[in-house]
Amino acid sequence: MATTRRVRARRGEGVLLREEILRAAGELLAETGTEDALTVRVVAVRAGVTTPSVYLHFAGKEELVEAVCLRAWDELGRIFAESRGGDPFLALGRCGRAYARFALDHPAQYRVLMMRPSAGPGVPAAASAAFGHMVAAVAACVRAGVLQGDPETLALGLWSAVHGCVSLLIAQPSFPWPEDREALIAHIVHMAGFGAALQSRLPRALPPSARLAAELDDFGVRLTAAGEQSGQTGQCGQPGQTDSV
Amino acid sequence: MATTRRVRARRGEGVLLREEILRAAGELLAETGTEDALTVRVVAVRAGVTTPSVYLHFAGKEELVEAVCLRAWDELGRIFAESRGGDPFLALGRCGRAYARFALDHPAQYRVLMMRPSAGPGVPAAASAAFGHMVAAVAACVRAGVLQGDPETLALGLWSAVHGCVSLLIAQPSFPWPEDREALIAHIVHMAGFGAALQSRLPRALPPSARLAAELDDFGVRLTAAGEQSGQTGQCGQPGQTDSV
DNA sequence: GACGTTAGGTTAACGATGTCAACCTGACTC
DNA sequence: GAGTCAGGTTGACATCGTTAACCTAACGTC
Repeated sequence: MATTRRVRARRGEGVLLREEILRAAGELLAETGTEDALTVRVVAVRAGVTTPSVYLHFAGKEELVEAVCLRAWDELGRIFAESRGGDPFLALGRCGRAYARFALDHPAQYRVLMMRPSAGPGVPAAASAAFGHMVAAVAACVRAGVLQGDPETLALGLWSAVHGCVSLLIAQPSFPWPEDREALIAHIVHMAGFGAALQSRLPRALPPSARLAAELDDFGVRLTAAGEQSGQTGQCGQPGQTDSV
Repeated sequence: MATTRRVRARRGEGVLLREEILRAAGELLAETGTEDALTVRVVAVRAGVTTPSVYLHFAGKEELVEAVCLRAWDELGRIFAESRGGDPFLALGRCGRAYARFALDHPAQYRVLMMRPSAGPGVPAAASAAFGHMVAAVAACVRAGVLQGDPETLALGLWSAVHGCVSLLIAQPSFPWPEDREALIAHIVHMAGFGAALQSRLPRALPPSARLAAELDDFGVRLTAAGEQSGQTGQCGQPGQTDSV
């Protein structure tokens, strides 16, 4: 297909082609915005090489796509590093919003690495990196006493909330989202952070529904309807709790 | 491929084949667990018909797959209906957990409809149905005074949290999840519900960091480190708030 | 400088997939 | 019984991921 053959790399420099393939695939992904456009043939042509040559450097298409998308993850590490510092709770919020911005800035890569069945049996690098950063930010809050409980469990909650929001934004672009996405994300980060901060302070010994009632009573918050008498705490519920249903 | 031709349906009963194709595809999806196994040819053979016949009833593969997966969504409506009733905040929690259970019970269908770029320009039916149920449960809480604010915005937060958790569970099965998934989901529903309940009660007029500080002060919660003096409220942060970074 | 070795590619082909144009045919209408 | 058309089939096309077999220029060796 190519008019001229590729000038063969010198011995030991075959890795150069790998780099060139990754660059070509990355460009293609950026231009088209979807991984479906990443066919082995097109990538090969773009790298100035024949199709089977791709298999000299990647075991298969899946590995190629994964490698391409993983490149964006370096940026995530940098972003999280920049978000650290200062008040740990504020930093946690910055990390959450930065994570969301990162995902929305690289929707195709995020979709490939986080929203598709992971191929290999090992823990996927992208997910464990993202989660690792989250845990670090949460652990700082725990050390500071802002959050209480297992950092990993807390981080899973925050990660779920932020990932849920951006993954819906990415996968459902035609959903009637509010215009201000930034505000939506801030809202959700706020909700998650606030929920985590207060949830962990519930006295675990109490039965859950009583727990929430007592806690909110301490907080001066009524969970009953505005017009009802507020002396009854038994009618207050807690959404995370398994009850009759 | 089939040894005998299909007995042709009577006039006006061509829809019977559509139903048969959907059934065959549904079985295949249930057996294999992945939509990649849903090839037009295999579905056709299984329905006892030749490949192009599928195109008499579905515009393309995408439409077929979507139709198959949408069948599970009827169950979601039923599940949400069962979760209603009683204390609205408790019901909201039941809905969240039921939603998560539904997603984990139909991972392939959930992945296809919620974790892939939606094809058509119209609002995808699956997402709007799921969100609609969420909004209904939240709106009941708002009417009861348990939650405050825009039901749709609040529902987006809860939906994000639950969807985020289950979509990660589905897409990253090799991640080191805690053994008790049910507990994880309950934790996240709890976090989201608690966060939404308290977040909406923050006096919006105050600048956010002062808001959180004042609110938590009312609640008797210290966001500073355990060892620090607690008179200073200015050092408290709020994760959803945009600040210097 | 000739030689064998081998890394770095190419050529040609396979099987599977989604999709379509053209054709067939039996059920129904009149 | 002729005509029509819904309900399907035949056969084929382009494209995809992947592989086997082959070629050849670069290098170490003598």
